[in-house]
Amino acid sequence: MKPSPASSGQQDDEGGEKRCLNSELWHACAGPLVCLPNIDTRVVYFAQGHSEQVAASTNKEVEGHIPNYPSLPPQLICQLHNVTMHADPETDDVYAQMTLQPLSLEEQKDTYIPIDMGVPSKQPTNYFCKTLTASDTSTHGGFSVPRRAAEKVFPPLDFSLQPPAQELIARDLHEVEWKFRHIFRVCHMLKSATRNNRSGEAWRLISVAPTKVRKSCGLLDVAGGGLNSWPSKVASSRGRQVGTRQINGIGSGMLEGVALTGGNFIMAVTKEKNEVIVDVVEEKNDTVVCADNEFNVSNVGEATGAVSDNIGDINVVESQPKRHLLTTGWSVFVSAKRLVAGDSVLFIWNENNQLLLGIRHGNRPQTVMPSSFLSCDSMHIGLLAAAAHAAATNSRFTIFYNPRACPSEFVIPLSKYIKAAFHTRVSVGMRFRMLFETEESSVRRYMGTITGICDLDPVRWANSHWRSVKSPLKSLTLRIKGRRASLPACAIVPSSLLHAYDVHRLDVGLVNGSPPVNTA
Amino acid sequence: MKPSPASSGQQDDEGGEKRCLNSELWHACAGPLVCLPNIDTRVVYFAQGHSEQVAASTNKEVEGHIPNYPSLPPQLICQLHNVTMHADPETDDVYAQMTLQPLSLEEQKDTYIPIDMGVPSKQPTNYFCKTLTASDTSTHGGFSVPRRAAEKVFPPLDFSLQPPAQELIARDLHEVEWKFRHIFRVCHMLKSATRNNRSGEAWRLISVAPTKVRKSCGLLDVAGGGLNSWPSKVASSRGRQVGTRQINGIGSGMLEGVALTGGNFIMAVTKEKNEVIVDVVEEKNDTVVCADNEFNVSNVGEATGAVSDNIGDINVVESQPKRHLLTTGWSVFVSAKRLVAGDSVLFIWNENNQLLLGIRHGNRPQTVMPSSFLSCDSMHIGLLAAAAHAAATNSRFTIFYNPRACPSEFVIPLSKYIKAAFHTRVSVGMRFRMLFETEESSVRRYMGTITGICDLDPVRWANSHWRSVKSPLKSLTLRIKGRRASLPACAIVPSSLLHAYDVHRLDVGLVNGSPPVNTA
DNA sequence: TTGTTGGCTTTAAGCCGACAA
DNA sequence: TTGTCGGCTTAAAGCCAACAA
Repeated sequence: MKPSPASSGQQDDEGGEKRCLNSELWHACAGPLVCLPNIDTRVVYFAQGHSEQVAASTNKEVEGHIPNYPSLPPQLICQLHNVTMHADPETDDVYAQMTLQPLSLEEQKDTYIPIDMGVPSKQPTNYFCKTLTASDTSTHGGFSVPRRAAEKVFPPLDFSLQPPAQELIARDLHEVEWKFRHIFRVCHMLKSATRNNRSGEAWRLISVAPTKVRKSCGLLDVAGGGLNSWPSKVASSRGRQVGTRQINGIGSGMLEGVALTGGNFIMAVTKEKNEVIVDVVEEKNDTVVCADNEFNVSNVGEATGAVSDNIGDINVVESQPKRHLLTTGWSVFVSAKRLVAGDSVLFIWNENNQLLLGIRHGNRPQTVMPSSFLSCDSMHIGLLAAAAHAAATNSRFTIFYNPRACPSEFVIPLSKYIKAAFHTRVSVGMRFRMLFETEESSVRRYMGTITGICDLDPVRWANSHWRSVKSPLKSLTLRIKGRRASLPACAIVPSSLLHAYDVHRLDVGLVNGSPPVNTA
Repeated sequence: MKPSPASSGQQDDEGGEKRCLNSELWHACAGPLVCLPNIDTRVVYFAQGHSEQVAASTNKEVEGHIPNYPSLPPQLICQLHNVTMHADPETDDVYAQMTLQPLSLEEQKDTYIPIDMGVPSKQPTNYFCKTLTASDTSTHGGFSVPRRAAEKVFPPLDFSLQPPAQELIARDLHEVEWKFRHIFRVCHMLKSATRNNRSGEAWRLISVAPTKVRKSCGLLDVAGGGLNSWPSKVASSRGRQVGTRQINGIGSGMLEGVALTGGNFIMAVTKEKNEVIVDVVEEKNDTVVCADNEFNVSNVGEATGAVSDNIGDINVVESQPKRHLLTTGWSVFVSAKRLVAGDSVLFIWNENNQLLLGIRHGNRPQTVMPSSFLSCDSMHIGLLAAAAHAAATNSRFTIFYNPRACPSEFVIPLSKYIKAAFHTRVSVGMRFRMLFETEESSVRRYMGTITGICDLDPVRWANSHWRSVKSPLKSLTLRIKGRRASLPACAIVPSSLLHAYDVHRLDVGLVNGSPPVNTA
């Protein structure tokens, strides 16, 4: 089963995919806190933040020799002409392309600024996200679907089928279709059995593997089939010669009247506690017949009965728990996307009854090596020079925003910026609220306190609001989630304003409804 | 067998590998025509060419909005402070990193220019390069080593072994070791046999597959083993019941005195042309015994004899041709490097008796998508602004040169540039010589005629020598090699000077020894 | 409820030889 | 000499069930 690429590598001007990506899926992959500014609105562009993204993407800080660009202010007010969503064809990492045009001073004088906080990240309602386990990503098996997730997101199964199964077709960000076999595994078990004639004997039903039957001459080895702890002398109730935990001549019609096939059962019964009687069991209408004994059976399977269980009606074992699984097709997806344990997958059932499929990479160190043709310094210069040139000429320029690689969003709605930077008296000691994204892509809140307000880089970027608010948030993520650092993302008010320690990405909103507490 | 990465992903400042790559292997991968300028010499940097490389790497031309950089001349004379060789960790594509420092006008006045044509591309003497076939890259088999290549490059095999085999350990550009089983396949054949007693009968030796023996009950099916065109009635010379092209009871000692195992042979002999006598053959000291008949055999294998061959000494078939193969380990390498048919591999046996291994990708369309974090326009601006800033401040800047992605080299020794641009009277009608790289990485010559001399981009780059010489070379590569476009590369005089149509990359040298023919 | 493990089946990978270009 | 293919062997992938957390 191979993926069928619908749009194979078609690329447009700036290297993204030709068609617009599914917005719902894009936002689900980006996370619940990522929001994009609206087209044809005014935004603030932080070149510092853009520089941070390049540094994060290349794993390298600037080394100096960066020219100054006097025409480029720390906050560049722009008209946002276009926003398109993209995904890296190699890694599926989501990113957005924005076309910005710096506003002239005259244009900025147009003080009508509609209240616009950007596109709220519409997380889909009918979806689930699961962090992959070692079992999910190993080649040994498939994908274990959390039960509630499967019932909520996947189409209902026809439970009259044995086993209940269907083919799921899910499309990823690149419109590639992936097919999965979805089954609801039912373990056939001997739920209840009634044994009439004998008593005082332990017994066991052993299912016969088809391969053992096919080797239609020789021995049928039942050692390891559940009889290891039983007496070693084995006999057949029908008088056939039986060896030590081996039954000679099983199959090929050698047991009279019984054609043994795969799926049949061997009944083993202890005889006076030092010998085991073995015989073939026939299954007829929920009844198994073993020699002269009948068992009423529903959901026949391997089962055991203790010595004391053998009189009258016996309820042997409970039915095994059922579960939802993706089997065929899953490993192809895992290897194609190079998923490892710790990465996440998310399934969306959208309003058009389509199944969408996205991935999020875990916090493993990205060994991205994107520039074998342009030096990091040149890239840093390039983004600054491009923005400066655009600012000087009021011409358009294009940037990429990679929400999951970028420490903080660096293009934010103008009204959001004005509200946070000017309409809020930010001061030392003030408490604030943060939003975090947990591993399950839900949102958690956290409270912090502002400890300082100053320029992050007073030399190059004087009077910048970029990360001008400081707060010590030591090992914050450890309190949120025990195992690994979560990836907080953007939300109501730009995290650009906060320079917090020990936290990669977070977001700040002043505490709702409570007046700022100023201890300074 | 897994690769053992010696230096796993260690990266230095600009994203390359930490240690210096093997120069010999780097040059072999780059091709015979690629040469690098020497460290601490003067070079000419063509920003136009650098821009072409970015355009080729991103598959996108600049779209305008590129600022002018008056401080950046078309030819920027620089001191070359450093050249390091690198390889893309994902694709193994080779590239070079250079640190350049523009020279001030005063420094340029130092007219002492040593004759320096750059590092001649020292192609290794003991190496071979092979373009992979479909069989080489399929999972069905290994790598067929051309015989002369194996004899020249690989260590000699011990031909006393059966089969002659050794383990080869080759290091790639990243110092990762790859292990391959190298065998010289010897097909065991019945080369000569003497049959004494019978005559007038066709016969055939059939080797017995171990699996057929292991299924130690049932039938041995010899249909398809070479007897399909023989009479269908089969009998055993020892009187055992024999069916239609099946021998009952073979194995398990059922044929007296003969323990049939894998590797034994069945002798089939026609009897009166409508029946086949089948028996087990014992092998003793180069002699096979079949019933009462003896055959003197060397290199026993499957063989056939016609009816007329049966009297006296028989030379039945010629020995099958032998060949060198890489088996175990090869497919791991192919999948790790994502090689496909059309790509090339090259093996070098260097002076330290080490085996080096490099790859070259074929001409398939590179779907590289390197920029999901910086727009192409910003990259173009970045390279220009970085060079312009360095030119204005006489400070160092860093560039990457990717010889196999780049149309022409854009950093060339100053003396080479001066010789080509000023000491040679280039004129319309002049004939010139070009060097091309063929698929087998050898060099071919081609002659051309100059048809024009003018600026390629008179607006932005006036008075530039970059591609100022024009020549119509229609479908040149088709004449060189029939199947696909070859990848010509650099040589004696910079291809930067030539703007040839229909040719991706080529190189120009004025015809040696012959005076330029000027028809203008 | 679900992560992991063992047993067995099925599929793919991989080695050898054959044959033809 | 070497590219490709069929047959057989070996190794990996993959399905089912068991069991425990």
